[in-house]
Amino acid sequence: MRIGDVASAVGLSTQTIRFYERRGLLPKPHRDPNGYRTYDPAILARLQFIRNGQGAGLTLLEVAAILELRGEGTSPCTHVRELLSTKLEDVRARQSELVALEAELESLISRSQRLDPADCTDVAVCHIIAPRR
Amino acid sequence: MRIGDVASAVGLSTQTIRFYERRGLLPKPHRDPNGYRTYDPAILARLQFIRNGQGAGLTLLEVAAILELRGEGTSPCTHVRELLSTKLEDVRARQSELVALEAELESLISRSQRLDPADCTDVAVCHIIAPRR
DNA sequence: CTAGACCTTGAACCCCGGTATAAGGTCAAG
DNA sequence: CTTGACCTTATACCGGGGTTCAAGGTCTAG
Repeated sequence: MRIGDVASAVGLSTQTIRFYERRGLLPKPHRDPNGYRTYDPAILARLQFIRNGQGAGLTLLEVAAILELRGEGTSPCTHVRELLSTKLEDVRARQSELVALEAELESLISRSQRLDPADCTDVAVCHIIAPRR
Repeated sequence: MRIGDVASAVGLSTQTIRFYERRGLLPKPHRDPNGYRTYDPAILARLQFIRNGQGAGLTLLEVAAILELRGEGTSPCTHVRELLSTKLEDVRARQSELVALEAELESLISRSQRLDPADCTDVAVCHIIAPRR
């Protein structure tokens, strides 16, 4: 597959794929004699993994590190386990934050349905978004 | 109040307040003859509103839009309710992503613990931490 | 042979939410 | 009159995640 095939298969631009390569998320691909990148279809799963991790708040650098471990299955460095454990803690902490934000939003929405818009004052701007109790 | 008074009253830097002004979140303030910004204490409620909006996960652009509606004399309530509902959906989607990522990380950590840790005592051998290949 | 669709590179640019730096003006106290 | 705290502006920078631009090389169909 050439870069354009990969790009359209995963819904990214060719520039983004080259960008990922520069950032170390993708291995350096084979080059045809003309210099074109040529990919094995396995690259698609890798790109999917990148999207998953990224969508959940990992940086590209972190995704790159995880991909190394996942793909190679080699060198289970203590260092790497620490990285993954730290990330896991981060993910759990972020989950808690989002749960709190969810509750806050639910409360604001619920309040917005009980209040009269006429209560909004210029100073407060909008009664829906108000200081936490 | 001068900008420094406002800044310390709300716990922001003076640069941030000027930044908000440039972004259209704050009205252009009165200027003293010497050019200094002078604020009515009502600015504090507006800054509080901005903080609350950010706390609810709104971007500065979204907060600015609400403030602008208010400034035009429109009650922004309906708009705000829609905005908050959309945010709530975003937050829930992100939570699901994080749960999936948590499982992925747990799996990677578990696998890394089954592999032989003695193989990776040398820092240089740990290809994850090593410079880009 | 030429058009056009693909590919290559490097560099510059964009958004977000600020923060930092530089170079200067103003003002009250000592 | 100087010091120091405040204020002004413009401009650059940060990280994170790309996108766009410019200038070219390559391949395939007609």
